Amino acid sequence: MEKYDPKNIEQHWYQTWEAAGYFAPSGQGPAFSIAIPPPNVTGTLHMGHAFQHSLVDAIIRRKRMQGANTLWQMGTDHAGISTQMIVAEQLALENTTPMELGRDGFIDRAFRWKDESGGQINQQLRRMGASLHWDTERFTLDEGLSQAVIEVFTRLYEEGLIYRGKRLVNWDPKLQTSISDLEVISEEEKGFLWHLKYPLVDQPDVYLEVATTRPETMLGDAAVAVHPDDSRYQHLIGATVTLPLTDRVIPIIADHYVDPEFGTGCVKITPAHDFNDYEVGQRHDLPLHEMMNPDGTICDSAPSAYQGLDRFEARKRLVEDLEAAGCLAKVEDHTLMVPRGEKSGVIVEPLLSDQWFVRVGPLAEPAIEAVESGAISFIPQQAENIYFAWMRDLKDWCISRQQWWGHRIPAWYDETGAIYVGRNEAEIRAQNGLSETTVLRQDDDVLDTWFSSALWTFSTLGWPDETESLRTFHSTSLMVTGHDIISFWVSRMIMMTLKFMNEVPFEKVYIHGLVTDAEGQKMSKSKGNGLDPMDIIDGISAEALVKKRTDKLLQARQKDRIERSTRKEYPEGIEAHGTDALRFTFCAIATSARSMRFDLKRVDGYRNFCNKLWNAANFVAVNTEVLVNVSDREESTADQWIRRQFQETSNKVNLAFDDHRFDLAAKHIYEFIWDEFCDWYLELCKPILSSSDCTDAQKSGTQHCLLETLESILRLAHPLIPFITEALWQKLPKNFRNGPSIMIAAYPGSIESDSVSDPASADIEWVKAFVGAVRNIRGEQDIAPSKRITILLQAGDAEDHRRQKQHALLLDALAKPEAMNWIEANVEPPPSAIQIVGTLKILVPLAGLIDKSAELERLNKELTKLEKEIQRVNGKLSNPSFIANAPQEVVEKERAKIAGYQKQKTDFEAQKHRVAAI
RNA sequence: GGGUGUUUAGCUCAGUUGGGAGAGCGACGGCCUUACAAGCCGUAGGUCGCAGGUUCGACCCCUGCAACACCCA
Repeated sequence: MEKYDPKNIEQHWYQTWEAAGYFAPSGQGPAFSIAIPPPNVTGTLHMGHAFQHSLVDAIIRRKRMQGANTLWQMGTDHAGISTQMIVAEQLALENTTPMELGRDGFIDRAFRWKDESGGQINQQLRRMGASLHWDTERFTLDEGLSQAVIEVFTRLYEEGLIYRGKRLVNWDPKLQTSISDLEVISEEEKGFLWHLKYPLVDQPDVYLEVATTRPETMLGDAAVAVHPDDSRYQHLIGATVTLPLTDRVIPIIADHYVDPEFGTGCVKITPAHDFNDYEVGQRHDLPLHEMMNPDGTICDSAPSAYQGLDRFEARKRLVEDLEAAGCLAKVEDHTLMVPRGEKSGVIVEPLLSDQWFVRVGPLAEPAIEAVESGAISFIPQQAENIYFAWMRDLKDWCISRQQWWGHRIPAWYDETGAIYVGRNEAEIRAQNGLSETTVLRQDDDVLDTWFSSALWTFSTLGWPDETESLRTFHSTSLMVTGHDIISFWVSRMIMMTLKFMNEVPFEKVYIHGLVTDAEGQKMSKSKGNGLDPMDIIDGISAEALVKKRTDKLLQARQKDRIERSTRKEYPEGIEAHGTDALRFTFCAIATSARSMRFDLKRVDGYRNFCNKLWNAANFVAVNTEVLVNVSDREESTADQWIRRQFQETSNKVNLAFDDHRFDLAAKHIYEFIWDEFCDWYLELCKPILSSSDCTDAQKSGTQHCLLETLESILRLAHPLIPFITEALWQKLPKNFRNGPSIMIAAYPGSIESDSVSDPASADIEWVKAFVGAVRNIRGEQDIAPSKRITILLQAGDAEDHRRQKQHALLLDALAKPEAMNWIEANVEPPPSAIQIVGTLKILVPLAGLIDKSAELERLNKELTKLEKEIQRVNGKLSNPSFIANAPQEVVEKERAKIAGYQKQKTDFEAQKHRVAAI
């Protein structure tokens, strides 16, 4: 057989599966469905995707093998803002702008870009082995989904759950659109705290000092607020101050929002440009003084000196002028949270504007109920807290965006400004009796991308039509996503789906952690610490990796730093590991923790694991090439043992899957294949297959057990490592596998096994302990594994005698004795190294082999260990309340333990004296 | 400031009703033993963040504190 090379198998098998139609629902069995969190249509696969889809694919493949009617619904998202931005950047390179192209031209252009680049993420998903149902792939802007969006908007409007109004929203001055909270990234930055003096109207020589991180917003101030209980300012509440550099007079108000400990305890209130101040303004009925245009320049209501200035330039000028006017008390260094647009990178402004909103209150109530009642459960359950915290304090959702790429809002205005909402213009004219001569103009804005995402589980299945798919696969079974979008996506899906489907979008939500780099840092382009899953699969040279990480960076300083750290971390680039190793790694690190450090060394380890499996299969193939043909087969003790071990592993893996503990599933599979199947079972098979003392019935039994166990292992591991398992499964003799592909073979189940009577396992455990004892002596004494040694056995019980005799073949192969002889208990053995298994003494006579001092050292080590244990157990047993209160069986166990330890201690001490006497 | 989570071997992490602390990687020593050197065999290494409490008994339950991470203000 050729060497393990993932490249040779992975591509081939995916194509075969897809061509065979295995990804489609079988149409039989209970329905099981998962909707993919739609990736951006123009995007590429990042580590988060790769991680998430590895888990989902494992779930999906297992369910499919278990006979469920399984659908993993594929689809992509139009990603309004980021796509619009990318296309605008492309246009800029061609020295043109979206405005020049016009709305229709721009949308055409965006669709072209989508068609050109849209295939990449799909190809990458295929490389990951994701068994998505491609045939019914959807896109948020396609015809059907757009219909669903319009339907939902119209119905919500008709019920008064969508309204238009002027509110404070997050405004991106560069992209010139409102953006969602999700797209605002607040990070700590160094800045200043300016202390400004506002003189009292009645006593111009007395000042109130306010501290602000944004002095330019003073132009929009409507009040100064103090805490109602702050004794320093009690007498001033209700008085007025003059706003410096302007002729505005503003009141001093009292509000609990103010933190009296912070700064001077006086806060300037700018209701039109700050979310908190807006609420304070609402409470006190303050006017909204707007001082900024949508492009970030100072607007015309400001004093003429500042009109038209950019906001940062205005800040500089204002601070200078305030200082000149004697109104600047001091400037302090201050770190503050600066909100920036995720896509544009510029500082976001809270700005008043006309927007569309969803009134979420009436939708939230049933959505909270659905989780409280258990109709939807979060895994891990703790994640519910994030959901409840968000839902209890829900603000109306701004759904309009001043963009072109997206679902255009189905609202029209006539010349008087009256609003008509409907499914299309014709419907509106008919419903409202508008004549042909009435001019209607459609709203220019599009909907927030999340609006269409909120309908995802049912819009992708054909809603509003009552399709067969919708009936079969909705509610979906499970949603897998990160905790960062519970608020923005999960909650909205729950609200919208309950509203329009009258059922939950999914029964369970599995919330996974964030994949970070080895230092625990979030992977990001600007940090240059990101990894491309494809590079881990295919490998990449150091040069190419550096280029990739630094290519699109603007700052040279960053570039040098990233290049240095990249070359240090990956001096040789990244080796090819294959998809299976990467997928297994993702499963293995998927604990319930909030973040997971991704370490390439883990992938190395699991690549080695795949290689191990490959070679084990090779061993099985070589040793079963010619099957011994007999009518009755005889199973060896090892065969019985490994079947049992497999069954227990299968039980544990199924349990882990049911608990969504992918790390445990991976661990049990890994340990069984490597530690039990490879390290012991294959070794135990060798003597049986090669010995002339073994009968054909025995050889045949072992050959069958080898093939059957391997076949079972492959099925058990398939959901995690689909490619290598299929490749190896296909190489098995046809009568040892069932069906054309492992993908649709039956998944190993859970079987209650009798845990009491298991003589085979007890025997093999004894063999392992025996061999381990001899290996320990060899290791400590530096005796080569290949060197045959004399082994003497002393004491022991009847079982020891039986087992030694019955399993002599195995012991001979693994312990490699020259001779193995029993000596009477009262006979003084020759100077030897000793190990004790239970009551059996295993002795390796010196005969020039043994290093005396090494052996004394080893014995002392054993004795220290024993003494520590004896002391610990004695402490327990000499405690009367332990005897009185602990369960009888625990006390008995401790007593049995100490008896064994004492005996061994005596034996080791005697041995120590013998060796010392040499 | 509020909330959530984390703290176990040098590193990354398991530890499922409280009853003898585990794995992988790394380290050290020895092996080309006919599936695999991407391997095999052996060894070392931990006051389970700190301080209390409950209990016969605490990595595990309770309280407080500290550090770190993320979310929200």
